[in-house]
Amino acid sequence: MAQKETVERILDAASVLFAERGYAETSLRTITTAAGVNLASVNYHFGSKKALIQAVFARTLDPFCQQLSENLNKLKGSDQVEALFRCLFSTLMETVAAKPGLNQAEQVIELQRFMRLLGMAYTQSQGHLRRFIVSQYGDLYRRFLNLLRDTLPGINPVDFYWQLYFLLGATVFTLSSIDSIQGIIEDNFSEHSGVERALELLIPTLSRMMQIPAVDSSTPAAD
Amino acid sequence: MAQKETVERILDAASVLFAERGYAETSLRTITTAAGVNLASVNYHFGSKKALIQAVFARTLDPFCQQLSENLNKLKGSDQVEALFRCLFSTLMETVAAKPGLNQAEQVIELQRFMRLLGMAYTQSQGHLRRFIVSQYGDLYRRFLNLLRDTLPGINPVDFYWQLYFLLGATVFTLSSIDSIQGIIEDNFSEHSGVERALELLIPTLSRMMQIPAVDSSTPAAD
DNA sequence: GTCTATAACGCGATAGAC
DNA sequence: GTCTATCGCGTTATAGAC
Repeated sequence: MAQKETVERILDAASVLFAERGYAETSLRTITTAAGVNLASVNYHFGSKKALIQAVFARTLDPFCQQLSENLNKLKGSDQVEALFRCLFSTLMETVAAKPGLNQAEQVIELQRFMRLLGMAYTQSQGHLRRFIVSQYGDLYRRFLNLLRDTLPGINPVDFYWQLYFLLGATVFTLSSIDSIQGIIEDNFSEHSGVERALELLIPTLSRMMQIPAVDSSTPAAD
Repeated sequence: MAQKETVERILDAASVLFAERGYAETSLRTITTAAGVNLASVNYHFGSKKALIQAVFARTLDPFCQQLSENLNKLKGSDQVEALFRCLFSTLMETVAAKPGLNQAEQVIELQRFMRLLGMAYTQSQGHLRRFIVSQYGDLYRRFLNLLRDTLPGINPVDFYWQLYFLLGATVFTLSSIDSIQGIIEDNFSEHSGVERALELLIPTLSRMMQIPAVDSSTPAAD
């Protein structure tokens, strides 16, 4: 039974290595060696390196999106910005980080790994991966966006988009680097600061970001 | 005289291609072909691919950091968060974007290119580049950080670091994707939304982000 | 299904003529 | 300072024995 799990071994090794080095910088040789499987097995089981990259993503994103969809259903009626973010991040924690048998430090690493993979899907030139994500998960993304917009009834729709990207960048960047930020903080202040602290700070900060104070006079709103 | 500029031609082509595809994904063959110079000339003029990557960075960061240092001197005495961000971004615009002979659309591309290069220096596994940047420009970075912290006297130092990364992510991510965000906005709202709009939105948003409302009761402060 | 061996190719870097 | 030619290596992918 130590053999049947070849596919899982490859996925495990690949997600770790992709997150550490990026997609282009990680060779199939490195992955198969780390996984303790044969070099040829990636092409046998997945067909190509690109298909492996997509499979790594789907393994995490499928359960996350399914759970998020359910959690959003329960939320219906609520109109708090913070509640939406809280729903998003708690889904992230329960599906991505809180895998059985992981202690808290390992959960952080798991979360960070996924955020790095996600960030690099946009940062690196992996057009096939962006297309894959949009085609597979675009509906849920748009649904979340609409819910978020509905909680901010007075917002200028164009400003909303800009704010949205501010928000996205803050989240992905921070959660991607969470262990190095923790390290800097511990070095400088001899104080541990965990993910839960970061998220408890991030959620109100994102909510504060989205609150546009007053319409700036210079650009009249479109009608 | 069309020859002496080989070094410049290489730097121009390299910064465009690195920003588009990343460092690992861009070969010297691609760069030299785009630049219309010989394959061997990169190794002749720069010594190695790594040295070329660093040179691409230095060409933009040197003037930016020098100008920022001067602009911060003029600012001394002011204690507004917004003034600091405004100084940072106006320096960015005047040294990175506003090169002679560029129209506004070209300036956006120039700015975006630099932000992408900067983001990828951290995202991709380019340890030599991070070390280069820290060693060359670390002093100014720390100086800016201290000024920023001084404008927020009541802030919890640990929270300050987390907020700082939220801020960094929002900025780099947004300015890296500025043309695609503009494209989405124009498709959906038939309304042009330029960088100046994004920056006018970003500056108060970042300032708002940094303002911690009140200490949350649940986590007692370390003494 | 898994292995070894290798094909087919692209890479960074360099030697040496000009 | 610029060229051609090529070395040496690492890559993805595949063919074929087991």
